[in-house]
Amino acid sequence: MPQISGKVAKRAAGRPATKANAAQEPRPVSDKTLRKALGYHMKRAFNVIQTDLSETLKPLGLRMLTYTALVLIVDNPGLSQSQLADAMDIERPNLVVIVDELEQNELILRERVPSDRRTYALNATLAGRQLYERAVAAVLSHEARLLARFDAGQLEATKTVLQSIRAEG
Amino acid sequence: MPQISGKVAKRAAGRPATKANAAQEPRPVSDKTLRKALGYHMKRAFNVIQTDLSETLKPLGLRMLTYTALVLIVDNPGLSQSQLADAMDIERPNLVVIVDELEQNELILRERVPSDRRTYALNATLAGRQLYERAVAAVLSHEARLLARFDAGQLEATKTVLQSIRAEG
DNA sequence: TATTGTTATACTCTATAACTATA
DNA sequence: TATAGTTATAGAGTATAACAATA
Repeated sequence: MPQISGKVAKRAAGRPATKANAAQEPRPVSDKTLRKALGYHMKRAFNVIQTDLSETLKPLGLRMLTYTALVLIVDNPGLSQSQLADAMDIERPNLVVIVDELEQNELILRERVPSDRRTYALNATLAGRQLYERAVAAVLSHEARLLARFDAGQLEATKTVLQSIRAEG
Repeated sequence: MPQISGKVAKRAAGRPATKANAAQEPRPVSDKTLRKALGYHMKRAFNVIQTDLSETLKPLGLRMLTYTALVLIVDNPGLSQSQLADAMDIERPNLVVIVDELEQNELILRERVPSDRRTYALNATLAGRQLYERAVAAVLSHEARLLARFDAGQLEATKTVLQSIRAEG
């Protein structure tokens, strides 16, 4: 699986479980112990977000990783692959194919830096910047729809906690 | 990478960036656009939680997936592999190796169900139940340490949001 | 026919080691 | 030596297709 599940809700679907079939109906599996950990809820929620994100990006020809890389390149023109790998928290070797893909789709350019001919300066093309606009808008609007039912205070607290967990480690 | 990064903080390490070196110091990469999405914060935070969880489980001989499966088996004695796969939201073929691993470590038993000889009833052994106790305690105490600096209200709001995202999809 | 568990296979993401070309 | 980018490779997680045994 592309780490992002394209899986659809084939969940238990909450069968009515009338008295008639109660006997042979398997009881739903309890995850009460797992639920005690916030990390469990985070994994489950992230799966949902990730699936939604992937489906949002697919029609634009992007994956989560190429989306992230494109956004960082547009926002930080001229950065190097090492800097980008560092920002994305992945190893340099794994970034190569991501940058290759963006370059092949003519969304970015690798340009040699005259002052240090080892490094590439990464810059988005016009097409890359245009796709960036569309992709960012799509991602934010999809997420907004997913989070519509929460109030600002809840979302703010969630963001604070998540950000701070990241910061510490 | 085992999806759980064993990576340590080799992060930018916030160099002082004095006026002297400001010129040749690369500016830190900005992720301001990505930060607008809660999903981005969730991914970053989940990586941290996941790394901590993996390191917590490693000395106990468990991975995240075998831990999850063991907990669900102990909490739901006799469940089938299909039920377990469904609860873990993974495909049945991928559960086989997880159950194999738990069985080889003599933490669980596969027992044929007389009334339906296609299915296995999964049950933990005494060793499995003992490891469950230790693992659950370790996981919860590690997470408590990681979340110590947040107040109950923040954590409650976070849990509410994450749970609800999972529920909807 | 349909379901349970299984095998085989493929794809994505990630990590490490070792290479090259520059510095 | 050390760094930037690359290649090759391996391991973990996940998905689909197809099979045997059983219902």
